[in-house]
Amino acid sequence: MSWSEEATGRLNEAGFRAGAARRQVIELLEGERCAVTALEIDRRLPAVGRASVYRTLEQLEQLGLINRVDVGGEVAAFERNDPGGHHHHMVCVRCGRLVPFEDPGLEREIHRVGEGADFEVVSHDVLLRGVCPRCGEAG
Amino acid sequence: MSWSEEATGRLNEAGFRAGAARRQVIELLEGERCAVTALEIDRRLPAVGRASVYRTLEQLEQLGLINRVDVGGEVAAFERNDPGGHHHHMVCVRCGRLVPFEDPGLEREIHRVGEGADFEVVSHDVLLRGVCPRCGEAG
DNA sequence: ATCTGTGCAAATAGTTTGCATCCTC
DNA sequence: GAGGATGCAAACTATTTGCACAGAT
Repeated sequence: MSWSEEATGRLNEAGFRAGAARRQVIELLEGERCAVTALEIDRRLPAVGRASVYRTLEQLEQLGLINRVDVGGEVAAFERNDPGGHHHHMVCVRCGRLVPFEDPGLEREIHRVGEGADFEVVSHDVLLRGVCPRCGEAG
Repeated sequence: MSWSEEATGRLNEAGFRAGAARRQVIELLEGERCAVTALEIDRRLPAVGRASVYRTLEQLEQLGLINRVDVGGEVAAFERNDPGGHHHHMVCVRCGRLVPFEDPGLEREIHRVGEGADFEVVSHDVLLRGVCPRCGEAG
């Protein structure tokens, strides 16, 4: 079952009705490998109102179907929560490009830290900032 | 040499003149162990214009004297960049409380990941989300 | 005296809300 | 037919910019 089918199903179960705006947002997210901002979604879906984009993203986030990614505080970006596809991000400080990566060793270490903490940790984020290959060879 | 002295000195070297607004912002940051938002600084320094708060934070960040901390995308928070005091944050998903922690093992692992990456990594952030002890016993 | 730093207020950017209408169930 | 879903526009919040003036060098 694809992520968009999963998402649609869960929205139904949660009592939401089917609507054109939400379907388009979900389809767009289905086609993206990494995070997209709300405004980019709005730009790419001219038929969908901005408010609907934000409302849909909020609903999807609350159902745990997408994750919010913070890469600099300016704007929020969102990406599919792909079960088993847990990953983190590197962001290029020059061009802003966002590149996903996974690392089991890093995950283990983060879980170890979480076990030893006072907090009951439920999720985590790692962000590496640096210069991407493309920008590195140029400058 | 205290952080505020260091900061003032470096601002001088960088060609900035001494001004009351910047001095107050620096003194406030000196007294904080962890991140503070721009609006909180503005609130606590009624004599300082909001624009000056943002301008000072921008200058300090560019000189590497403070670090921006993203804990949820809404607002940006800032804290002193204390040499040797590198740390990360846990944020309580219920009350928003921000608690710093350090972990050498985690740092090692992150550096290892950085070495193996295509990016030339210059900095990193780790954020653990969870329920703090105070909120955990209540709920 | 010069030129930077500052405060105020207006402008901007991202996000949220109110509401009339459309469409699903 | 009833009630949620949507688009538009206005409201709101955080941040940035323009500008006249005060203050540092």
